[in-house]
Amino acid sequence: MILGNQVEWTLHCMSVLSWFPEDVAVPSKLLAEFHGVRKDYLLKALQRLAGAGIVVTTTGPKGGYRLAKSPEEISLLEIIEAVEGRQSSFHCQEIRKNNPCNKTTGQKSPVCSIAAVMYKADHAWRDVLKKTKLSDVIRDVNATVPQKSLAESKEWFLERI
Amino acid sequence: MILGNQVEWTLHCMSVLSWFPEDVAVPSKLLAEFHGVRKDYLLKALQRLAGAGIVVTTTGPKGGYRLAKSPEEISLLEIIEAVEGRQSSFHCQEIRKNNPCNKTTGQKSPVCSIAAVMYKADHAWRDVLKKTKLSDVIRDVNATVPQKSLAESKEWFLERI
DNA sequence: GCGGAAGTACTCGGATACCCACTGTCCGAGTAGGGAGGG
DNA sequence: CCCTCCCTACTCGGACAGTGGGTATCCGAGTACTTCCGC
Repeated sequence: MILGNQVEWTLHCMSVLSWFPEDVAVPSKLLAEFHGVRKDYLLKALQRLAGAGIVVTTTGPKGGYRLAKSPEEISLLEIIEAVEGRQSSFHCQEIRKNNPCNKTTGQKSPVCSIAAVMYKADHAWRDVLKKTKLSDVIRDVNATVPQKSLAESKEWFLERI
Repeated sequence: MILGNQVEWTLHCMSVLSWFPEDVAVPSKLLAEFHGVRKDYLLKALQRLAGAGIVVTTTGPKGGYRLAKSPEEISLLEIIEAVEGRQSSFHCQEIRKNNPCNKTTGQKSPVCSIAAVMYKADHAWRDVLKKTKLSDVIRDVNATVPQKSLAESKEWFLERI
């Protein structure tokens, strides 16, 4: 029940991408260097985002990634599901069907009480992430990180693109 | 972000254990056979429950497992954390500290906005499981499973213990 | 001086090894019940 | 007939292999800029 590192990397990268206008593409090399992570592995995560239609890519010089939608339209759940997959955290194997006393084999079977609770918990987790948009994160970052630091970081990218 | 099979197995076993009075110990062999799972591997999960003080064990003939507390005092979160560990689903690696423009190395550092959302989601997940007690699951099972089937299952255990 | 074409360097993308943790299995330590023997 | 002792069988507990997914890496395909050459 642990998320991979790619999730954190990806979320930070999405935050960075939101700094730049639509005609600027940020290469993965810079994103990796800025965050101090391996470029090749980060690339795999960004590929999945591209496959999910969250970012768009451009190849060649001056190429890179940019947001495909406005931050208000991108929920954190979208990002995380694109990277980690959409399957629920709990997968019911229906072991209650193995009960030797169970004669109702294959009849109508409502969701088992245990699975129901697990799904409810999973839904609560997803609900928080679904309601939180990328724009919410950006707003919070702007409120907590000094403007000077943000401007310097933005400049760091612009002078290298 | 996927829970292991042991979680489902363990929850079903806890439900079964709640059927019997305090002086009856249910051996892992029967629990495994009843649910159609491997005995040895289920044993490992039950060991962790014992280590967490959720069940108590008795060795030797007529030995086995029984609940250490009443179902009202056992939350699903306890059970799951005993099996899967207590660490959060999201582990912040603080990659923002790798920002080459970041001069504030080692100063006061509030939780990063991204990690805050992830922790919030993790908390929502845990909160559902924490508020759901084993007794709630048992009540729901009694309401959905035919009483005849429950009695037969209980009898299946008693005639083998 | 200008236009076009070739070369170059930079980007992403897919295919390929590595490694840890979940999964699955085995044997040994300990105990409680049952049975046999003696009083 | 009853008590005691020993034995057996059953339980849990920890230690030991196997395997799949996340992790890390490499090389190839494609493109836009740059530069050089010809007009």
